[in-house]
Amino acid sequence: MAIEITIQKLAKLSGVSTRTLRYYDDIGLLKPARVNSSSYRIYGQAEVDLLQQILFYRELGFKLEVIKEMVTAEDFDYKRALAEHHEALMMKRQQLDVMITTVNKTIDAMNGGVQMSNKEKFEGFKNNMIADNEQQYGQEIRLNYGDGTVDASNKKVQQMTELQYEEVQALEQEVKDLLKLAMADGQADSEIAQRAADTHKRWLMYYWPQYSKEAHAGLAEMYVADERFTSYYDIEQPGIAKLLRDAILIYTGKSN
Amino acid sequence: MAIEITIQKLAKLSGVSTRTLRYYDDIGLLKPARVNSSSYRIYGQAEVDLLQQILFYRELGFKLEVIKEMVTAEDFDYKRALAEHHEALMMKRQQLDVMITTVNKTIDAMNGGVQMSNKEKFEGFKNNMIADNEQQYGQEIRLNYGDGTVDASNKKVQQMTELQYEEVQALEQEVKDLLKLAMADGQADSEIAQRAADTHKRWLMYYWPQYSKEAHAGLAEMYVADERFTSYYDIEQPGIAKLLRDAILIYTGKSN
DNA sequence: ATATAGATTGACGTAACGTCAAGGTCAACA
DNA sequence: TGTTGACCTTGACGTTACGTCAATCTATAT
Repeated sequence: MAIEITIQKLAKLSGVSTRTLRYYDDIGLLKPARVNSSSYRIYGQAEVDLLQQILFYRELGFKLEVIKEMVTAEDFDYKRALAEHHEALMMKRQQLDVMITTVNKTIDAMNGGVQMSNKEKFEGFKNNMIADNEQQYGQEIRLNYGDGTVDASNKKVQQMTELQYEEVQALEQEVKDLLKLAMADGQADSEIAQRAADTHKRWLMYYWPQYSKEAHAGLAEMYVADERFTSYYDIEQPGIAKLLRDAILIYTGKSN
Repeated sequence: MAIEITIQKLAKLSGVSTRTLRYYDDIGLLKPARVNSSSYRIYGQAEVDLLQQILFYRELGFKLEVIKEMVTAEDFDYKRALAEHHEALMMKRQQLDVMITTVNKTIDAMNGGVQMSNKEKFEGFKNNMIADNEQQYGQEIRLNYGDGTVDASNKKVQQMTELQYEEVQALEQEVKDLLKLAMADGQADSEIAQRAADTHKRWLMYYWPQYSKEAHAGLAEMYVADERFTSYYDIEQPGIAKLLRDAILIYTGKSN
């Protein structure tokens, strides 16, 4: 006959805690098949199966409330939900990427011996925060919406665009910073130089439809062969373009 | 003399809410310089500076408790904290990547799939994914070094499935083909050129979490403004990059 | 004098449980 | 039969970083 399992058995079976199962009962996500005379929760095969689905979607990062809809609503629009969820995940990753980039830069700044005072460190931030504070005290703060170039109709889009822009800028700066550090010993296979190549790739992928090692290596050659590119990097310090090329060649395995 | 600002001024100045400032006071993260006779919080220059540091680290994703240590402890080990934090962020991203991959696979399964019951669907997922994941993570990742072949790492980085990857490549080829055709008369507002722009958008949406006209137009400008990108498209025929840019500007309504 | 803006301290809500706490239930063993 | 230990139950508080009222007091402008 039908299987009947208690809460702990189900917990061990599925790898979640009994607390979780009680919680799912509370919020109506997964009710036991029945309760016995002592109010013990008894689960059957159907509940085991349902729990599998629930845990599957939980792993995808869906909220329990959404999962509840999924498994109860008869005509749930999975495609739309998945598409939206995908978008949300991509955004999260975008934000994470910005954080990671900034953390990297901060680490580099600390290691690079560019001893910045706390004050200097936060200069940039500060400028954003208090522009001409003396004048602005007491009067209303007006926000800068630019000259209508930004489509304000969708705040979410706006934020994303800004984030993307920020990340591109950050990546480009990171490449330059790393290269400057790598110039210390000039070794293209140093860890720093290789990180520069990797960051350069990440930056590149914002613009290039398909990344390929060949194209990346080809571009690297151009950095040295074509004066227009060379000057772009060498303007701060001669030899940077060449170092970047060599680093990329090693990175892409095209160095020979 | 020293500046004295109330809670709301500081809030507007720094872009956080007054609630946040009160909360920071509560948890001892940022105490006002003093309170006046009516218990109003009064902040000075030192607090403004401190808040900047706090917000800087908050943007990096640090928890407030850690930030509190940072700004209070005299001998805080920033390097270690940053390294650990970096580690944690990378793990988060890893988890996100797995989620994104799985969501993509699920979408694929639903699109390509016959009508399945929820149960069947789930079974299918489970099996497919286990197999797939074993392939993906169970064994070492082998990269394609063959000449002319596209590096598989791009696919990996974008967490795409085979299906999606093929679609992206098809779109990219289509953009190029359409552009070549459009070069016949070189009109950016021709139907063909506009179709190229539209295809370019569809392609783009595989890479960007959010499409926005502004970002699209911005990217188009880059294609021409920065020689490093121009070469990607112009390599087959000079003028293609510019045509694409103009087409996109018209497409996005940013042409003037 | 009064309207309005701005300040204060509570206090509840959030997501998905972890972690006790106090107290019933069941099978087994002395 | 009594007891022990494993297992069950229902609370209820803690977590993170605030958002959002609510009730009440203070400051400023007309």
